[in-house]
Amino acid sequence: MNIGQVSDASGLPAKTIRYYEDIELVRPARGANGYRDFSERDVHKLAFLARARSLGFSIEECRTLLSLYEDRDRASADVKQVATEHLDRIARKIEELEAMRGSLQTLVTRCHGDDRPDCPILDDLAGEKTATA
Amino acid sequence: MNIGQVSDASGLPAKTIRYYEDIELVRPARGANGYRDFSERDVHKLAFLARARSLGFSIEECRTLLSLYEDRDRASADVKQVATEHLDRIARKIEELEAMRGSLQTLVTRCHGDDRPDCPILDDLAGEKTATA
DNA sequence: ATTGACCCTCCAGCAGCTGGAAGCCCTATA
DNA sequence: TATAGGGCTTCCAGCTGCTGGAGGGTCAAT
Repeated sequence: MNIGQVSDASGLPAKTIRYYEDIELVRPARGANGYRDFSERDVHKLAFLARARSLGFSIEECRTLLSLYEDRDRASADVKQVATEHLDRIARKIEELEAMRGSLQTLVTRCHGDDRPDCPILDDLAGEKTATA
Repeated sequence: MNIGQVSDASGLPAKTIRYYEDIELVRPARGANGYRDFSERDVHKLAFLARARSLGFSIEECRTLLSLYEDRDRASADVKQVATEHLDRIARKIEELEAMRGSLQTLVTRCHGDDRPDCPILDDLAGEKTATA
């Protein structure tokens, strides 16, 4: 299977697939013409990676998950730990973004947004005390 | 004012301040010894940047905000627009992360996490149909 | 004079791709 | 058989926003 078809099948851009080969997440065979020749197994791996990436796992986590996936003697606890840590990171990130959203929302609401220069958003950024009312 | 003091005053690492000079967000003067010599105005700018960055604005947005800040004839509508677009981006990012969290949470809950190999998380990543029950 | 804390520049690297150049290969059609 | 197009190859550079480190100058105090 050529890279273009694999790209279609896995949803990953060809460039990304080459990159994944580069960092040794996948090791496709090569045809006589030098083209990559992907097996079903390779395609399956790439789909696995695409899904894991879409859930936000880092490349290194993907590597770990993939090796656990291929290890018949794995303990599900190991998988769960990777996922749980990632879940915590996501939760922290959401909190961080919600804090930003809160502050920004307040400022945006207070800014009348017309052609005059006075602006609570800039006042806040400049560290000026802003009226709470 | 030397970079170390400015770092303390603005909360930005010295490295970051040098970087900001590099990309021309600030243009401190130079002393005879080659040291950067920051004015009050520079320090103020850097504090502005630190605050804007902490609200998640990109460097280029910061540049825009800074120039609006320094423009006495600005329209607050322009500021508001930058902030509103950023707010939308944050909201979209939060949604994305919440979707990830939702999926992951389900999988983690379903995984018993013991020393046996069967694992709904890996099943999902591998694209296998998982039991909904 | 020496010590130690500060400052300088420049280069490299992080994540995870993505774009582009230069060039080979394969297939179909005229 | 020549040619046109698409797909494939490699390699290098660049994106964001810093951060670390090497190698070296400067300053203030002892």
